[in-house]
Amino acid sequence: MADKREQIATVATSAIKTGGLSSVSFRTLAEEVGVKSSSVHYHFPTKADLAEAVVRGYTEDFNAVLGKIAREEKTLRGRLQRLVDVFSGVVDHNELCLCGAVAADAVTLDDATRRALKTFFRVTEAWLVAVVDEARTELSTELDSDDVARILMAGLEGASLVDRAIGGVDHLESYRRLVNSFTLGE
Amino acid sequence: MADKREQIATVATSAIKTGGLSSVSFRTLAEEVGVKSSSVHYHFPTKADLAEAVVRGYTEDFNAVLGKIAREEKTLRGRLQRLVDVFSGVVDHNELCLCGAVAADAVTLDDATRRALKTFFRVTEAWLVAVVDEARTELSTELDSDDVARILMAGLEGASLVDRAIGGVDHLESYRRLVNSFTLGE
DNA sequence: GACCATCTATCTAGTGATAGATATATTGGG
DNA sequence: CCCAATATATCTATCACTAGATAGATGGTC
Repeated sequence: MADKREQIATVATSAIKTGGLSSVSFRTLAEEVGVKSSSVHYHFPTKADLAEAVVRGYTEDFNAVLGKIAREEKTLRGRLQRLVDVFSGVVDHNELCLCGAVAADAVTLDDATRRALKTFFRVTEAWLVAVVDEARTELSTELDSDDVARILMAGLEGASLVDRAIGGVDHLESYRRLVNSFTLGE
Repeated sequence: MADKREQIATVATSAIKTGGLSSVSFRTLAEEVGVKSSSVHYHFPTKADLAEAVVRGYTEDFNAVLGKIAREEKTLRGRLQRLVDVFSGVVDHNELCLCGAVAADAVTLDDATRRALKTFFRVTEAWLVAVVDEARTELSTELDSDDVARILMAGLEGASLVDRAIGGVDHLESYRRLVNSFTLGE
């Protein structure tokens, strides 16, 4: 109840993951939080401000999850499988990765939001590169770590997009097997 | 000038590839074609009708392109690289695969459009499976052809989404190298 | 004369955004 | 310690605009 600004951002994040940026209006957002639309404008003057803030917040949260995965899983395969789990869970709730959803509206974004989006992918792929480089002996592909990171990132975004649209998790499951073919394990 | 219906569908297709379904209105569409919005409604009573028709048309056109690729390229690697080229060309024009763009608005779609979308992915992946199965000796992965098809399809959709949003073609280039690692060739 | 395609005109319901009033802390000076 | 000034957060009310959709008139063609 306390920090209305955060509350608005949280509700907006969840709405965007489900219906994209264009599905979120200041009015519906306000109603869900229990304030008037002008109050939403107070915290986020324009929709661009809201989008940028939400992308930045999501980047932080997502990185906290990546950190947790690295702490809990010790093998490369385990870590990558857990990343697949994250996307799988999102699709189970009929959502997308927030940044994937926002990326779909790329043409309508202002520069600041586009930069924030770029940061999300840069940061997340940097985590993947680090994870792969730390365990080169567990790697069973000739592709370098940059390529592996980009392939998994783009692939998981795309698999979520497609699977949610047509129902099921077939594509994400194929990525699960790709992860296995990229890594050594019993 | 002749077939207005087709002309409307063509303009709508191009607009959706750039800005998504929600960016297309009956008014803007009408203006670009040179008619009134009520005329667009005459050919496509509701937006759902328009969406479904456009997805069906795109599925046909896309399959014509796949047919052309299979006729012109004889190796598995050549064929898959040409598929990457298709997505690369789309991103160069700041567009997405139409069905990827529509998939982003999944929650707002009616059943008929969702089915049409499903058909697109089913048909396209069936082509990929056939192409892979026809050339098993050129394949250098333990993954089966269904997985290869889904990985490439979802991956190319996702790489387009991400690359267009952040600028460049880094992710598509990584998929180019994934195709190389999946296939034998000099 | 019937049919197809297009038009004019309009409806209701939303959009993002702003101005200006109001209430509720928070704070600094005497 | 209290009061006035300030800042913060919310409200009411409204603007100009766009959305999808529909009814009914008009024109051309077979």
